[in-house]
Amino acid sequence: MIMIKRKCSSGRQKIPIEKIPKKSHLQVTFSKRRSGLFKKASELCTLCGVEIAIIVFSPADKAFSFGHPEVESIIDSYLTPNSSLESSSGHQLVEVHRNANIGNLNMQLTQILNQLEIEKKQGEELDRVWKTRQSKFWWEIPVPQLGLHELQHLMFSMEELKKNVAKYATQMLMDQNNVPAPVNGPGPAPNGFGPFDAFGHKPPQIYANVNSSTLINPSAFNFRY
Amino acid sequence: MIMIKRKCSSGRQKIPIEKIPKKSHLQVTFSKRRSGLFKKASELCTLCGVEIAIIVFSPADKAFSFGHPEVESIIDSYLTPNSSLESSSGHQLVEVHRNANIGNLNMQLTQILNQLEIEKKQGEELDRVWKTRQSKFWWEIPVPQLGLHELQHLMFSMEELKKNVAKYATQMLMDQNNVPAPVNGPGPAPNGFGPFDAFGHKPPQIYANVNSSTLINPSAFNFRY
DNA sequence: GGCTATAAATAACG
DNA sequence: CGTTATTTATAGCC
Repeated sequence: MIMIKRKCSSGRQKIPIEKIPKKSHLQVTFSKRRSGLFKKASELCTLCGVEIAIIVFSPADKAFSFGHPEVESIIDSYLTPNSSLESSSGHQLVEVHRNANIGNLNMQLTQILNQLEIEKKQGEELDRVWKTRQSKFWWEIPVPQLGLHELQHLMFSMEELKKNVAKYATQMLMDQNNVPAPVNGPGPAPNGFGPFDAFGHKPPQIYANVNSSTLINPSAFNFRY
Repeated sequence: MIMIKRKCSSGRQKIPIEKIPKKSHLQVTFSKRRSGLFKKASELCTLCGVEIAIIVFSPADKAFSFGHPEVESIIDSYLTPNSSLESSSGHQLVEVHRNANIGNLNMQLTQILNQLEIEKKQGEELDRVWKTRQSKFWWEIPVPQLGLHELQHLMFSMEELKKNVAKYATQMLMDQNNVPAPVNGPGPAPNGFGPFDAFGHKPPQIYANVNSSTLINPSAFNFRY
């Protein structure tokens, strides 16, 4: 607009990138910078025609999200990487490593391969108990026949299962990649979940934490390039 | 730094926020702005001590992500909203609406409530067939006893189940919130998954798309405030 | 990938 | 939440 008064503000001051101590100040900064971040994201979407999802938890632990076209679908794409394992670009090192891991797993795999058959049969059995007649496998449960409570129960179950799988997947990779590692038996891994290796994401040694030139402190944030 | 030559660059030019037509140019802009976005995110993390996850799919559909502390755990928190349904701030309207939905569901719910018991029993049965003795419920499957194939199968199953649930959850809400809606039977909903309403996220009329003051074109992006 | 001039974001204040 | 003085991000080049 038009400047009527001059030199009436000290203007923007440089601030160190450290945790802001003053709480009210922090709240203001959070709001402004969150808006800025979302604006930048929207511009990137428009300029480049790409999909972006952002999830931010406020200092008060309230969830803010930005998504184009939709947070959930982007998360879905992220959690379900396109299974074209042989991509064209320079992922060969990744592939080699993954194949190596598979090779190392072969013993275990052979040892329990027959369980897969049992698994399928049990799937069909569960299917039967789930009282549906047309579904062939256990994940095709008759969702329409379930009510809210059932759905919530199912959700919780899946979350638990996911955590379980992630935990043991991490454990398994640790066990075979290093020294036998402090195994706590089948108990909870002491180091949280870890990456969902069994889901095809971030095998520990495959994707390095890349710091984007001099931009960001590499020790504190996780990237995937 | 020190300027040795002056006026040797045209400097930054204003560009319209529209899709960049020139492809090479677009690639450069994407890289630069993605770096900038991630830097902003990291600064917001540090300044305000908050958790952020960003997922970006490049024009070539490659996934880039930023997360502090970790993309997966933040996604987890986002998809599993803290079940303290009675929060302090002004979520009352949300609560009212949610309760209304629950009320509407009550008929269905009562009609099939007994299935919950059956569900539990079947869980235990599945547990038995999964050959574990200490686990009490079906989601506590003995992951350590599974091999890579089994885990991958499990992953796929869960993904299918998730899609299944999301699909029918959307359908269910549509059916009860509006006119009977074009029901395609139990077939795939024509409009993709839709939000995972049954999971406690984004009931259609509850969270409005809020445009952050004049910052972002409100019609194209999805926020949750 | 680096440089520079300029546009845009934002810290401090009202 | 609006203004202003600055810092920061980045478009156009090499």
